[in-house]
Parts: sequence; C-alpha cells; structure tokens
Amino acid sequence: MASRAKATILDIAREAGVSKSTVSLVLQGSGLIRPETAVKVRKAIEDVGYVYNRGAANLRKAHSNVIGMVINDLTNPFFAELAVGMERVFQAAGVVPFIANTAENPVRQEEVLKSLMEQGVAGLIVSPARGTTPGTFRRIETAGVPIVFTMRRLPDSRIPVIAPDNRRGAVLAAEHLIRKGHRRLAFFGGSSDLVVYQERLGGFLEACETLGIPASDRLIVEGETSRKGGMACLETALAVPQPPTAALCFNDAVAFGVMLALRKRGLEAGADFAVVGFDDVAEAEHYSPALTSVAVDTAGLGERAAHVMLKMIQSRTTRAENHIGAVSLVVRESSGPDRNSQAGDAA
Amino acid sequence: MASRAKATILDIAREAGVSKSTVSLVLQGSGLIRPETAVKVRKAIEDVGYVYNRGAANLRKAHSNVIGMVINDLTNPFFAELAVGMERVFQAAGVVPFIANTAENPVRQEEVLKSLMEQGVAGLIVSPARGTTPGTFRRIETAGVPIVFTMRRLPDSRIPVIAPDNRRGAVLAAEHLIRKGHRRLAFFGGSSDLVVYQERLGGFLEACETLGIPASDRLIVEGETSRKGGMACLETALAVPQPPTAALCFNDAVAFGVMLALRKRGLEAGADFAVVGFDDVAEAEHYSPALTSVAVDTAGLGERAAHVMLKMIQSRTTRAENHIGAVSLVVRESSGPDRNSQAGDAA
DNA sequence: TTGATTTATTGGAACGTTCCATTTATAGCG
DNA sequence: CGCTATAAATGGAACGTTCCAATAAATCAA
Repeated sequence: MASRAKATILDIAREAGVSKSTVSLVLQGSGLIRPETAVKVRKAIEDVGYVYNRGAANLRKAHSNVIGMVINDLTNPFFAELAVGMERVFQAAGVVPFIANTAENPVRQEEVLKSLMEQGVAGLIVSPARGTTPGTFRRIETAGVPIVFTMRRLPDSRIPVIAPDNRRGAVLAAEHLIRKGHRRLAFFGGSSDLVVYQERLGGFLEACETLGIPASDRLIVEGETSRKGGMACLETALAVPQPPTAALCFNDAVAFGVMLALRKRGLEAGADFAVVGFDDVAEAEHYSPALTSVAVDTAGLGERAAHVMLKMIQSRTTRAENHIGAVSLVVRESSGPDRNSQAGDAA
Repeated sequence: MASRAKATILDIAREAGVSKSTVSLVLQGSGLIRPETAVKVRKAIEDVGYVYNRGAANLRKAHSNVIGMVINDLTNPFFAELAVGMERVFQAAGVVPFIANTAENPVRQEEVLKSLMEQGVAGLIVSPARGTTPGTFRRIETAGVPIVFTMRRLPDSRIPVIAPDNRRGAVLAAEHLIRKGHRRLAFFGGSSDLVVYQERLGGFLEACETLGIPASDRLIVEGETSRKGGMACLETALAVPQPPTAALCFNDAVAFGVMLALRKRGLEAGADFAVVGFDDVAEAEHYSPALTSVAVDTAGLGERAAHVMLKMIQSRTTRAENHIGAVSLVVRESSGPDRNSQAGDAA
C-alpha cells in the first residue's frame, strides 16, 4: 500500500518536465516563475503525493518554522489556556507550535529540550520544571536559539520572562480578605524552591504587614500545587489551636482542593471559611460556590509570549524585555466576611 | 553572544583529532570504537557545544524518533490524561512525542499534519477533529507513515482505532439508572456527526429498549461537549412537559455542566436528578457530589495506543488491529434513586 | 617471516533541499 | 538586423549526517 521511495523534488521535476530548481522556486512561491509553469508543477506535486522535507531544507537555510513549547504540567488546565493563547498568535503567523510535557521532571525536561533542539526549532517557550538546574538552558542560549520563560523564572537567569504580577495579585487578594474582617490568615500550597511562590507569598506577607496582621496570626502551609495538596493544607490548618478563617491559595487547583475538603467536613467555602485562588482558570466561576481568584489573563500572557518570541526570531536576538502582566481580583462567592467579626465591609 | 556558526561533526573531528566517521560512530554508540577514543570525542562534543542535527541525519537514514500526537481539544482534561499515559510508554522507548492541538478545526488540523509530516515524524497518534474530511489521512497513509486513531474514528477508514467500548459503557450506565427506578431518561450532549456519539447513544437506547423504557420517555438533547453545553442541555430538558429524572451525559464535561445548572436552580445532583458522566476524568471523584461515571481507563488507552504505534513503526507496517478497551461504571453520589419511585435497588 | 584474521579508523558518496551564477528565451529599441 | 535589457529556467555546489568499502594497525597461525 504505502508507495515505496517517497517522492522528491527531482521526481516532480521529471514529472513536470522542468528542473529541480524550478520546482524549488514554485515551492517557495517565488514570483519569478511563469504562472503556467507553476500550475504544471503544482499538479505534478499533487500527482506524486510529494511531502516536503524540511530537514533537508533546513540544511541550507537554517530557518525552521517550528517553535517548541515546553510545559511542566499538562494536566493543569491553566497551561492549556496559556497554550490556546499562544496558538492564536502562532497560527496567524503560519507557525506550528509543538507542545512537550515535562511532568515537572528535570530529567525529562533535558530529554525534551534535546529533542526539540535536534529538530532545529526556531525558538522555545518554556515553563521550567521544578528543580531545573541553572546550566540547563546555557547550551541553548549559546546556540543562539531564543528562549522565553512563561509563568516561572529561574533564579539568576537573563532569559526574558512573561509572567503575571504575582506580588501585586497576592496583595490584592490578602487585602480583600482582611477588609472582609478576617484576622487570622493562611497561605496554602506551593513550595519555596519556586520563584513564583516567593513572589506570591511575599505579596501576602506585605499586605498582612501593611494592614496590621501580626506574624502570629499568619499560617503558612506548603504543599503540592494540586487539588490533593489543597485538601491536605486545609486539614493541617484546621488542626492548629487557633485556626485561620481565610486562606489565599497558591493557585486555583489548591483552592479547589481546599473547597472540597471543606465540604467533606460539612463546611461551606465563603460562609464558614474564605478561600481565594490564583490564576482564575475557567473552572473557577463554575465551581460552587464560585471561586474568588486573582485573574492573570492567561490567554493574554500566552499571546504576549508568542509575540515576544516571534519578534526575537525575526530580529535574530536572544534578548528581550520581561513582561509583567496586570492582574485583578475577581470576587465571587468563596470569600465571604468573617462571621465572627463585624468589620466586614460587605455588610 | 550566541556563538557563530554552529558546530558540526567535522568541528568535533578536528577538535578530537579523528575523522568525522569516528565521531558519527561515537554519536551512535557503536561498539566498534576504542573506549579511549570515544571518551576523547565525547569531551570534544562537550567543549564545542555541539547540537546534533537530526534533519541531516534523517536525510540518510529516514528513521526519526519523533511521534506526533494530534488532539482535537487540549482544554479537555481527558486528553491530558490520555497524553500522560502515552508519554509513560514513549519515554521508556526513548521517544519524544510532540503534541499539537487542532482546537476541533479541520483546517488547522491539515496545517498541523502537514507540519508534522514535513518534520519527518515516525508516526501519528490522532484524535481527529470534528468534520475531518475523508481524504485528510490518505496522503499520509500512502506516504507509509503509521497512524492510529484514539477515541474517535472516521466513518469508513481502515486506520486502526484505540477506543473504549462506548456502547457497552452507555448500556451499563443506562441500566444503572433504570435499576435505580428512573423511568424518564435523557441523553445529554454531543452531536450525531461523531461516531462516538452514535455508539454511546446507541448503547443508551439499547438499554432502554431491553429494560422497557418506551421511546416516548426518552429525551435526547444534542449539545456542545463542554460544561456550557451541559448547562444548556439541562435547561432544555427541564422545560419539557414531563421532564426526565435522570440523564446520561456524553462526557464528564457535559455532566459537570448539568450539575452546575442543577445547583443554580437549587437542585442537588443525586437527590433531585440523577447524573451519569462518561470518561471518569480525575475531577469526577472530587466534585461534590461526586460524579457517577463510566471509567474508560484513559491512561491505559494512551499506553495501549503508544504500544501499538511503537509496534507498527518497528514492523514498518501501516496496519494494526483495533483495540476496544474495557469499561466499568463507577457509581458515586450523583446518581441516586428516583425519589418518586419505590423501585430503587439501593434503598 | 608471511599471510590471514580481527580490530579501529577513515574517505567519499549519497540523502533532498536552497541559492548563486549561468544559460536560454523573449522583448524592446534604434 | 544586431544589440541590450528583461524574464524564465537551469546546473552545480553546499548543507551535516550515515554507511559502505577501503585502509591501517594489531594479533594470530603456520
């Protein structure tokens, strides 16, 4: 069934009665060839079932149109939303992004990057896995392939980053909770080896500081950034002597976990314990009660990252400005006032 | 900054004082070279920051190790789970799968497939977009590139399919609802241009037939296969004169939508209206109430698809057997007995 | 010692494309 | 008609690898 010996540009040339150079020009849409010739060639291409060999082409022009997107957790819907934003931009530019998952595993990440580089990608958009070693991207940089980080950054790297204003988002969220009358606050999920974590936690602490929540009334529980992690955080928090009445969660997945754990205990998020998430994934507004969350304009960040990448490729540079996206707090049902306080500004 | 003129095998040869052939052999891990030579070469590779050019290599050996995974909806967590299963297998085989999203758009799908083919993929795992034209995969087949379909199939295609036993799953689910005492049943979501839909609906109707639910007591509401679609389905269903008391949903996303719409109306899934989903995504057990769903062993199907693909590549064939995965019904809280009936077998 | 065998290494052709420098055909002009 | 200018098409070298056939070096048998 499968036709033997895949057709090349030469087969087409023979079929169409022209030279291989002519076929090449047609393939590139050059205006130099006579329209009738082009038609003849295109017909031949169709007839022989020709598949363009980009590897061979790249040998000469070193200018592939594939962009690799390396993400640390495909199962987090957040990244799907990010990818959708990027794809919108890339599609318009005639570029196909290939997505590869590292599953938060630095070893896998090395393999994936190696493979992508071998394919001759034009650029890389990366959300680095936890525990990525500093040297990982050095070779790629020196090879002159543009990289942009999204969402996560590496401690001391010069690689441009597209990310939301994590600190500001956390400040907004914490202020909101405090204004609702909460006086014992928790920060749930994440771990300190992530720069993002430090930023979000930093914003949380800053707001506590500013609005006079003493350190003794703050509870920080590290944990997996997943539903499961969130459930565990809540259990831990409710076990302490003076448990918090509200929590800012590292991301929405953690927040969902907290809400589920609350429900399991017969408590309701919002009424009995205030929960705020981070990222504002699509599910947030559909959950019940709907989740208050820090909206980071995920798809917008994706678009931005794609644009920056395109620009870098075009100007063949490996440098670009960082971009910190604006954030906003979307207040929904999960963050009600502290029931034991009369200070809630929502009445 | 970026080092000029990327290093080739010849640069390494010069650096190490051997021939390019020797370098090539080292790269391929041939046992023919003296260990000390190999060490010397590997050091040179490290020193010059060499990146293997797979395109050039494929020119000779036409044997790439990349596999394309083309999926129709990256935002459906189901596909992430499927991908995770595949990755497990591919990782062990030293293969890197590249994922590309078609967003249910046949035109985008053509672009994505073209790009993947040009990269010289060794095989393609595809969940075809809705409205895929029959000819789409013909060229790829004749090019001798193995394809397997997952989850979805095309009406008259010879391409092997890895999918769950949709009909059986729907039968199990419908029987469950009928045994719970429900007598007016609905099937929510999906549309008839999908083979999967026909199978799932077919199973539903078969069970109704067998257990004596007359056609007049069955309600079929087509709709988007998303949360939004599910919410719409419920609204439609509750508006008819004799509304159903239970629904089998095309997939879990639809089921979640139905549950959210119920809650908005002050009704509770399980107690007031029975809901059964399909796919049993991870969220199903975390929702509240937990969703009864047809478990299809998503990751297992992914693994199976990856294995079949590997086998096809190895035996250079473009044919393989279909594989229909076993399914089971996972009963949780969302499918309580009909409250107006005393026939429920659970009480 | 000589020839045969084994072990390591190597040069060169080939893979399918692009692109430059040419060639060939067509048109324009005096 | 010859000359140049323009348009269209072409041959060949180059890209970075693999692999075959060939060589060189080391070992062995007689």
